[in-house]
Amino acid sequence: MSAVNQAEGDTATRILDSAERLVQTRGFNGFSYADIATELGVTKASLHYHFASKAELGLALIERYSERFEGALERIDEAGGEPPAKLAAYTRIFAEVLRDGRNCLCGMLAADFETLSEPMRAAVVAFFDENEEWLARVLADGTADGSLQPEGSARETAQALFGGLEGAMLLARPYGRVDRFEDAAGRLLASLAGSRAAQATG
Amino acid sequence: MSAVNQAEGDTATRILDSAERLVQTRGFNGFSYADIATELGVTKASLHYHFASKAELGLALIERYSERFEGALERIDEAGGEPPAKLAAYTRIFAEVLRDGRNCLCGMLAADFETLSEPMRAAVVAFFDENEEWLARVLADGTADGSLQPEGSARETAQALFGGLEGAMLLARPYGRVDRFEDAAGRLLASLAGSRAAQATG
DNA sequence: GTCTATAACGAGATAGAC
DNA sequence: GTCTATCTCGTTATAGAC
Repeated sequence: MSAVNQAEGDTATRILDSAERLVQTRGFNGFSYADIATELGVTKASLHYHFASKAELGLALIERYSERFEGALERIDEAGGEPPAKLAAYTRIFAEVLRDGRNCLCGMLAADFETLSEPMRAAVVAFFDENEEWLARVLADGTADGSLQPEGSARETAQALFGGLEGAMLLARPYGRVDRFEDAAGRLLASLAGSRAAQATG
Repeated sequence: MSAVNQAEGDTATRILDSAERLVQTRGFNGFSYADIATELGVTKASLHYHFASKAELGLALIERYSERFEGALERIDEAGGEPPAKLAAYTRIFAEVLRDGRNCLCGMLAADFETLSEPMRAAVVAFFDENEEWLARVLADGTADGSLQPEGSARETAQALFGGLEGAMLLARPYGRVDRFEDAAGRLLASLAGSRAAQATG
């Protein structure tokens, strides 16, 4: 199992796994319950037993994705590397998603935003906020220990970094080139380089 | 009329205007012929007379958008400003689109990419290529006259800049904050600052 | 918890009158 | 060039048997 991608399990989990991949590849309005049912070999009615509506399924999708992401960020923190290494590890999460042929779940949902239910919208924005807060904290730590030298506030830099990564993912898929993302991520991290430590983009 | 947004005209043009706004706000799979027909006060059958299929309509949409964009880029070139001013003018095109509550047409279609027809996919990638080529040319000019100091090749920098702008647009809409885009765009341009000229982010 | 069956509606698309 | 009418299929969702 990868850091944030799918796992095996009971029916509800398998439904989420299938739907997650569909949203990450086709968008929230680019798939139907029939697609999931066919893939899992069950009926649409069975899906509705687990997730009464598509909006409920969508919300569950974002919540699970956010929890997994939070877990991945905690593991990076617990690994205890320096701020530049943490940022490099962060970009590898996205590279892994891309290598699986997918985009960030919430990056896709940002495009579909206007068509989403209110609970889904709030959950998407919460995901972005959590990511930017984590990044801002790492940037602040790096500024304090001299390993990073962001221009401007940590929060502003975190927003620009996160946006840069989401944009690089968005464009990498039409080109079918993960290295397009990796190059852009490497550049973004390099632009934050401090005077004290070397960069690692792995 | 704005640089790249809609205009008035005959029925085909009005269909394109309506569909364009729908794609830019809801995505290609987030609207139907019925939405356009209702907005224009015509029947769906009439739409099919002008654009036989949704894929044909989508292709016409990208082609018109690309032509308008090329026109906007030519006007920037003809205005004869220095490279930093050209980049600032370029970001203002996107800010204008965002202020109208829309995202970049092709940024939205990049998210929907997997669900698009082959001709639409090719047209989306062509749009990206044209933008990156124009940006790379401006970056090369700026490097030559000392007004810009990109790190790495012009082409690589152009890709990162374009991705950064598309990502910033993608995230600005869920937050309903155009200034989120403007801040990110200002940062991106500032990071390219040369030793010779001042920055303008307008 | 999964099934069959079906409702109720919306989608893209076409035929042919005007 | 636009209309009415219709087709066919896909969509979300529900009722009720097993």
